[in-house]
Amino acid sequence: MPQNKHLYALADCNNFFVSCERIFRPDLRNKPVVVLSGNDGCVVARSNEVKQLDIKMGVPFYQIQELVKRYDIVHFSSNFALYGDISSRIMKILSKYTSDLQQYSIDEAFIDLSHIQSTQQARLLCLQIRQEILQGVGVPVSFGIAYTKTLCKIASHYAKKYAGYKGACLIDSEEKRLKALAQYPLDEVWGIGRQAIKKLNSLGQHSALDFAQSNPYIAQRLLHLPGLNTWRELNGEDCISVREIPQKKSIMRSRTFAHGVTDRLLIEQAMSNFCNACATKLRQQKSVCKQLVVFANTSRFNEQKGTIYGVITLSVGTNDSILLTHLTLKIIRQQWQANTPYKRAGVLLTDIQTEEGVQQNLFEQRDYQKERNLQKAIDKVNSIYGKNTISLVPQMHTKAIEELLDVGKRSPAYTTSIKDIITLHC
DNA sequence: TCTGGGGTCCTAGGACCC
DNA sequence: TCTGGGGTCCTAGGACCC
Repeated sequence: MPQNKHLYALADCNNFFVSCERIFRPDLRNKPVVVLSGNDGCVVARSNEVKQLDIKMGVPFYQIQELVKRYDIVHFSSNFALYGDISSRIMKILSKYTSDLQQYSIDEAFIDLSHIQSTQQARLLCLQIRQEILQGVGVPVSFGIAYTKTLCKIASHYAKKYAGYKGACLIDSEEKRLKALAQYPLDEVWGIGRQAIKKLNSLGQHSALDFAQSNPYIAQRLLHLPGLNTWRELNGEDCISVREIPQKKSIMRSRTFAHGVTDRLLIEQAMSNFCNACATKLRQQKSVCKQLVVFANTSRFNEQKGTIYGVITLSVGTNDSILLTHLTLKIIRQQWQANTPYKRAGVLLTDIQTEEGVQQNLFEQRDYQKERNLQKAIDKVNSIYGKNTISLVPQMHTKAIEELLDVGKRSPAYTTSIKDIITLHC
């Protein structure tokens, strides 16, 4: 192995949401399955059988109704309680094999395998981890192993595509790198998006190799720093770091409603829920925010336009549900336009800091200790008796939210809710 | 009729300063 | 009439990811 070089493996779950659903529905193996976004709007996960039908990621569900009937495609509303729990089990297994795990998304993580003697041994280790996850959790995982994260992505793609790799593909030589890049479509390269591909195609670049062998100054001029970094990574220079997930820079909760909402009280209730969810998350990670952004919009497909947008910068960082909800409702009431069908709304907390470093404002006459104790008591009750056992007055009950959001085909929360636990009939 | 949600990073441009 | 230049900080918006 070259000195001073890191060797990474990307662990990437196959068709993750679909695989999670199949753990508890083994009858759906080898059958076409999709998982849908909120309001059952778009396809966000597809089984291999569905991919073969040329149904694209992100396509609106109503547009494929005919195919759904013809091929008997099974569909689920998304169930993040389940996916999050399965994800953390997989991450726990991965972390046994490295001191440096960088979780990139709910279904992907990079692990540093520089400590392994040879690249071949690293591949064997990945095959072993793959087997452990398959047996222990029930989700198939593909591994891409290389000296840069962008090349790992490409390797994991080949690991999925060709059965011969058995789930772990290694790019560890110049020869393999060139071969892999030559066969890889440029628009599938990590970091090359829709705008970039237009520019690069017009220069006659179509494969990852075309781009990697092009002039880096042109890459930088057209695609700026992120594009140049992608160019470097394709050429074997390790320069993209992935932030650890727990230290979030912002926390957002937002929803697109099943129908435009003209009732201010309904929006206020939904926003109170968002505030509470964001603030609870802040408290869980022992941090506070100093900025609150509140927004609501009409549909981008609707002629009638309306926008609510407000930013509040706080003099003292907070994670208090009551205060954040109060400020949010104030903005809503100030900017509310009657007879406007708001379709999407949300709350964003930014400027996040750790709880310990909070600077108190000498001129404010508030009893922070009292407020914190009240929140602590509420959190404790909710953690024992279930989410929203105690909620703020404007918050909405779960059932009302589900009506507003239309989440009909969600699978049970098998692993996180005692009432949904699986029953065996012998 | 029906078109997701939650993030990150980077850049351009305005405000402000000396 | 002529109207600098370099620096910092902040924010909005673009692009990208899964």
